[in-house]
Amino acid sequence: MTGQTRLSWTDVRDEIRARILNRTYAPGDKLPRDEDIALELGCARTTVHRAMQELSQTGLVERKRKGGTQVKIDPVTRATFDIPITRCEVEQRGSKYDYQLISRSLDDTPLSVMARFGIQQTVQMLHVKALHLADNRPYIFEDRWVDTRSTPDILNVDLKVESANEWLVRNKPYSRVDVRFFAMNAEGESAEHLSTKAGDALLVIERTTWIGQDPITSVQAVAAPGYQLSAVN
Amino acid sequence: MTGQTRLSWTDVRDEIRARILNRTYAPGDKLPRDEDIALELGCARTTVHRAMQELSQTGLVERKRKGGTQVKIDPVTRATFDIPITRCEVEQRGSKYDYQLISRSLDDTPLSVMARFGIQQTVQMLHVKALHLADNRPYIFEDRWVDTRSTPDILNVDLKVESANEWLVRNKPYSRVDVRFFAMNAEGESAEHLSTKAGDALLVIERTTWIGQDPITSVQAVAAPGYQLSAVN
DNA sequence: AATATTAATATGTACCTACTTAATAAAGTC
DNA sequence: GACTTTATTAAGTAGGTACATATTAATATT
Repeated sequence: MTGQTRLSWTDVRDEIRARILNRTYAPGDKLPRDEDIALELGCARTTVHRAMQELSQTGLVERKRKGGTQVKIDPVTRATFDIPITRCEVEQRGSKYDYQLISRSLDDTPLSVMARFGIQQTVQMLHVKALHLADNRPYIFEDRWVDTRSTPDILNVDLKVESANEWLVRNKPYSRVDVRFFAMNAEGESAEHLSTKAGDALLVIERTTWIGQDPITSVQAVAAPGYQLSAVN
Repeated sequence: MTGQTRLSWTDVRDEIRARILNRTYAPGDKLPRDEDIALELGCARTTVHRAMQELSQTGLVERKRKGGTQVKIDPVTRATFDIPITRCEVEQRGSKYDYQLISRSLDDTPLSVMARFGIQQTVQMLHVKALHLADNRPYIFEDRWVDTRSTPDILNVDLKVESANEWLVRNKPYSRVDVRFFAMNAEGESAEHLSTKAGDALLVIERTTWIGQDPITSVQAVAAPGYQLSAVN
């Protein structure tokens, strides 16, 4: 007897999603009107609407006023990744976390960093290199630039004790973030600090943040060999 | 005079988010009750609730019945990536798409593939290798296993014409997907097909899908050197 | 026939009411 | 004092009404 309580919007979402997955509604098909689905399932239109909002947001369907709802023709796989504070990530794995400051200096931004921020002129920024360790083994090597115009307080932080990663995420809100992943060969510095041999393939997580139009920080987090990033859910 | 129309739930969401970003509500803080926020902003509780649902889903706040709403202490950066059909991805960049089937055979699953699917016994699966090209240059090399028990129809598809990537996404719904990224060094086959030299760092996108408990397909998509994956938004 | 106007339609949204559920605090019982 | 029971609280949800908005279709106008 599943004659339980009435349908919640999550139930409706799951039902519609199931129908899309089993091709009751195939890619490109037009779905019935919200009102008709509501009638069929025995719930209110608002409930169907809430379900559809979710499906639309996750890219499974497309909705247009008056035009109705359509199953996306080329469904994209949408994957979400959580990028936590490195310390939390390490501790979550049940490993001991350690942190070492490698260098800290005020340098002129190179072209590559200017490009990441989308700025035209060279400016001086705080350039920080640091190593995160898990169980005494190198875990992530980070090469970071911090804009001291938007974030002057960083200059008073003792980065030997608290990582810029942690301090920034806790103390500096951002309004925009760009995240990208790519692979690079270990060389010189990264190979040395990650205790790996030059040439090894390493995963790089590059994050750049702004507050309004102003750059905050841009970091390349180079993970030790074998690092895998897996999607939530 | 912005005395425009009344607040929509997206306005409320943006307002609350702004307050979190500017530390009106700091990490760890408890927010006022939905009802009080509604009162303050001059809208209904349902409107605040809808806004909070979104903020909760994106990981900015945590909500508990009776416990109220709290700003997350360690905010994680949450990044979403769209992984489209490779053809669409190439065409979106304005490049010419081409596709080559490299090999197609029924092979016993190696341990690594069994691990990805979470199965214990070796079975025969369709093993497909193929190359996607953009403007006549290698773009992605894919090494794919397809379970012919859940997906027998794949055996009748002419994979010289239509890529397994495309056929599967269009014709085979899945209920669960695992996505992970990592870096690997080009070697033998991947180096050859991607026309790069052995040792180059390559980004690998590994996707495994199931329908219910049954494996469908697992693919390692090895991208050509220089490939970057960037988050939407 | 081409254009402008109007009507119809399906989704988008807000608000209010009523009720449910989970977590916490308070009161009562042994 | 330790335990159980009860009440309270704040989020979670559904439903209905009313109206807004965008898009298409139908109609009228030139």
